[in-house]
Amino acid sequence: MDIIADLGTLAFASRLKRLSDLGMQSTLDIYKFYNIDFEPRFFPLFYYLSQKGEANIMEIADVLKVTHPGVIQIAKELEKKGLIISKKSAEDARKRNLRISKKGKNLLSILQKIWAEIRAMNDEIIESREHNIMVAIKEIEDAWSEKSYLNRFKEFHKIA
Amino acid sequence: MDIIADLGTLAFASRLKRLSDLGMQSTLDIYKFYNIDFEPRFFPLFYYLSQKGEANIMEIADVLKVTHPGVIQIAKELEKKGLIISKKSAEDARKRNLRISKKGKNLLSILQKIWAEIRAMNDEIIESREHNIMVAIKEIEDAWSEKSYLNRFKEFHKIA
DNA sequence: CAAATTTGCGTAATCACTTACGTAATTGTT
DNA sequence: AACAATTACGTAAGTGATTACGCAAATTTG
Repeated sequence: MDIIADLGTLAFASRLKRLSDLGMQSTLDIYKFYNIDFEPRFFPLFYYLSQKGEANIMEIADVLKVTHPGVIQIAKELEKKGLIISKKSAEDARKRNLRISKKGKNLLSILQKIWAEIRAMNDEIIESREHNIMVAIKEIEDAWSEKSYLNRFKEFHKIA
Repeated sequence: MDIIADLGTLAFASRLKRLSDLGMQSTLDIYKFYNIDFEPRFFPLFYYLSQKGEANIMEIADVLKVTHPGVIQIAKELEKKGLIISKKSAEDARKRNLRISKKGKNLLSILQKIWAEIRAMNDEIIESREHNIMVAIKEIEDAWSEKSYLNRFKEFHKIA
């Protein structure tokens, strides 16, 4: 018996968290399998830098929708591993720009292959289902951003 | 531009986490709206006790699929608020049984009404969609539990 | 039934984030 | 230009979970 599952939409958030944790762990297992010194939580920042080339702390925080201390912390770890390089911006001395290092680029080319494989497998699992979870997530995201959950709740139950 | 969303199934776990966090926060907003001193993270434990009547630490950890120190911590907070009571088991002196207190039962009757309202609204949002996220989650959970992600990965890519 | 193993619980340390706050650089205002 | 407001970043402290570890009670085993 899975009490969380039995609760239906009431334990919706708990259920999502559980699945997310499992997904993160699974990705870590794959990195370990390939003996790659990389963590799933580095992914969004590292990937963004791979696309953008260079970016400062606040920009990254905004784009990835995390707090700036969070970015600083991950950047510190990536820099310690020699995967990224940071330098004060020439135009604005308050800003610190991050970019992927030579060593980081080497790792990136390996990671890109693995990411492509992961993506292909995920796509296959997900798209073969009748209820596509990526579409479903998008729908919920849209529903919630369109109107805050609390406001929706008030309206739904006709609360003044 | 939402880089996480653009990554498709690659940022699947990040996406789930984001939605989960948002869901938790939204539920908290509703408790606050009703001036109720209760947190979303108490929900699984408190709800389980409301169904089971009495349960020990390890049993709860197993059922809710969290670690036992996690249960201890939440139990400590609920006990401090006077919502639950704990007592050493008579049959097995190693065990500590938890149950909802008188005060907890009063709160429970209020919470149950709110939970029913939340559930009704969630059901309406979710079931009106073409792609039902609860079904989709279940499918992914099943796919992953049937075969570990890493093993599936190895097979998918025909890795020895 | 004594010794070894297992089980249940508690605490400490750690982790990955967040919020809160301070400082320095830039921009806006008059 | 002076001063106020804003912006970018860094650090410290807090949060909510985890892993690691140890002790005591119960159970298994020879």
